[in-house]
Amino acid sequence: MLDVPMSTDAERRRALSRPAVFREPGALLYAGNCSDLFDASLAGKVTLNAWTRRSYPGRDLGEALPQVLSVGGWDAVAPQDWGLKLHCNEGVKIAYLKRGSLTLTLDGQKHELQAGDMFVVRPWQLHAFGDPHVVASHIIWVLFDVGVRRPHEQWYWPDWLAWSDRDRQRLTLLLSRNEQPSYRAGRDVARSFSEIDEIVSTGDIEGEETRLRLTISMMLLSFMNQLKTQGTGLDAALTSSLRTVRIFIARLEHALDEDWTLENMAAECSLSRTQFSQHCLAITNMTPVRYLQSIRLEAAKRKLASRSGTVTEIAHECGFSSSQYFATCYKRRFGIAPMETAHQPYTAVA
Amino acid sequence: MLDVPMSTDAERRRALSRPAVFREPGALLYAGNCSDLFDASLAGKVTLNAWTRRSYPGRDLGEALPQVLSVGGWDAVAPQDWGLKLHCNEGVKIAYLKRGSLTLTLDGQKHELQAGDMFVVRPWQLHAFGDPHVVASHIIWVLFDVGVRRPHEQWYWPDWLAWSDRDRQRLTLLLSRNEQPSYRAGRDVARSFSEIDEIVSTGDIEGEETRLRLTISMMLLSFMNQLKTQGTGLDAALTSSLRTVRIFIARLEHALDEDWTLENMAAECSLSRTQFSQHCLAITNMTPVRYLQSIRLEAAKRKLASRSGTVTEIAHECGFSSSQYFATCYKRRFGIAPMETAHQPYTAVA
DNA sequence: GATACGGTGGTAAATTTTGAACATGCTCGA
DNA sequence: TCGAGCATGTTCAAAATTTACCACCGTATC
Repeated sequence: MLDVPMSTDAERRRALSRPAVFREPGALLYAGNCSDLFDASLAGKVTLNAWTRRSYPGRDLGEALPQVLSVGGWDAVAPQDWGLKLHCNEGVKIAYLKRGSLTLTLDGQKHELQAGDMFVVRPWQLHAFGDPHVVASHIIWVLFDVGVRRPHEQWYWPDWLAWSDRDRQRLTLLLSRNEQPSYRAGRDVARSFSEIDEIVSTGDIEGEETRLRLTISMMLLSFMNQLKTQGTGLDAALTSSLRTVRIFIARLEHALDEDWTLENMAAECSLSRTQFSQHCLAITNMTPVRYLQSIRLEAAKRKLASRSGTVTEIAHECGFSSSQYFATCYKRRFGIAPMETAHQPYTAVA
Repeated sequence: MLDVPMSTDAERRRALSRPAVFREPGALLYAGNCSDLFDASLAGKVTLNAWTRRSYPGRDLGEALPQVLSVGGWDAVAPQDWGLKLHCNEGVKIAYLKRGSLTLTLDGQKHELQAGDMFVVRPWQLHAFGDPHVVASHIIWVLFDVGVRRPHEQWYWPDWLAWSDRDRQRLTLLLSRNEQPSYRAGRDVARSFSEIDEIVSTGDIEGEETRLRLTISMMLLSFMNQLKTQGTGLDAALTSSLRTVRIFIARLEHALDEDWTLENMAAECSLSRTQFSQHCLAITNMTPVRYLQSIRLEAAKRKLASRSGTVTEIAHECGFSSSQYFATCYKRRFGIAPMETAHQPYTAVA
């Protein structure tokens, strides 16, 4: 059990002013290893929206939000060809999976997170994202430098949280000994994270610093209250309509040749277009028609590689009414024409 | 136009440490005159939920929330027999009318506020509530001591807002020269005020200080953004269903003898029970059946005083199926039995 | 293949309903 | 007048729909 002594301002300043350590890529506790994510964002495979300092990828925070190392998130609208291998951060990471799904490895244990889950990674705790690659997902995080340069040191929260001392200590206690790998985010936490994401992706650092401060502060408070009152994670039970959509989506790949429209699919689940779209987004991080096309193209690629048949035939089987349009989409997705795939062995998602 | 110079900490401390002035009841700028409200709350006519310091009525804030003179609100579930006469506060009041309606007199001008309106009263600005008495209403406010001991002095906001200097100055500018008497509150402002009310009415000062700080801070930020972007008040246009309920309620007093139930009335407006209840609350600050009974009793009182007829007859005309039950309710509402009123001239609401 | 255009898809916000938990109030009998 | 008891009313959050607007896809045409 970690205790949280009171400390002087001087001690606090000293802790925070020390340089970050363990920064050599070879070291066991190598701090930060986001290069795969960064490269992918440069290549346009994933959208990275983050405000950061030190070596973390994103727009520089400058003087704003002291002690925040990184705030923002990634939005991957398609399966990716990278993952974040085992690594650790010098700060405490508080994160929320807004959409899609994600495999989190923590303390050597794999956990399948779903949209609406949130989790904490403590300073110097080894973790990885992806199995091994990341699938379509939208995740938002805040990474705080709490002055911990070696594991098990004391935590210091930023001044601008404007919290009472008592609440600061409670927060440290709850976070430093959180046992569960993940929690279901409540309404307030979810809203705060979404607002953080919105601020970071649309606002400018100077004009929105106050709002971002308050939103982060509020998120932490809701987060803490949830840990305190809930302790144990809520049932990951799904609402019935979400379950319906989940089942529908699982079956969809066996009925690719039907003449689906958004209207169609929603009606099949007896839901409104909006509701159906939302659930589909939550599950796949793709909008319905986009997801449909994505699995149609995957199926087409598989068929092209595994058996003979004209491109037009296969296009029709997979629900494309025009072989020309099929070729256009195919090329945009995989970079090569359908004809070329027909003569090569099948390889998993590029 | 007021300008907002930068100031030193020393100046700021000096401004805030001066004692409040103009406190003699005779003075033109007599600061604070809430005794009518306080008396009414002691008499149980109105629910007063407020955390305060100095002489303002409510639970003592102690060390918490420096520079807040009063935070909270009143909830009057029936028409009142008091109002707040012309007076002024030494702080800046930011307020929101959650339910019901309210007559605000500001700079000698009367304004009819409706549920969802918000307004600002600057330090030393003369204002009054009620015309002359307050009707059923639920109002929430925050009263800040911004260090203004005489009109036109500089404003200082509390440290715990944790705002950037730039935003503090913008806030002062916008509030100190707000011209409109009232604004329509946006979603965020409304939510923040409701949360403030909830914290003050259910939480304890020690345990909820952090949340209250953040919520007030957030409310101010949303408020400021609305003043900045909106400037001019949004149309007080009502949603069609709210208008429907308004009309229904206006007609209700001419059909008191019908056999109304919640179900009935909602169906008459073709709305769900919930929706109907919400709108009724917003308009009257009373729930449907409670409001119905309130106007039934008013009508009965009027009839009893103005003409002859048995109590039972009048009770039936006003929708009471049992004269015994009528008598019970009548006595609870007015303190006297129906028979007694029958022999006295009619007087307006007690 | 390129291009224009009409319809379909995407999204956010406001509105509304549902449903369950809880409180209260009306009726009836003593 | 006074209590039970059971129906009705109240409240809240979560789910779902509606509405309106914008963007972009996919078809037809060249």
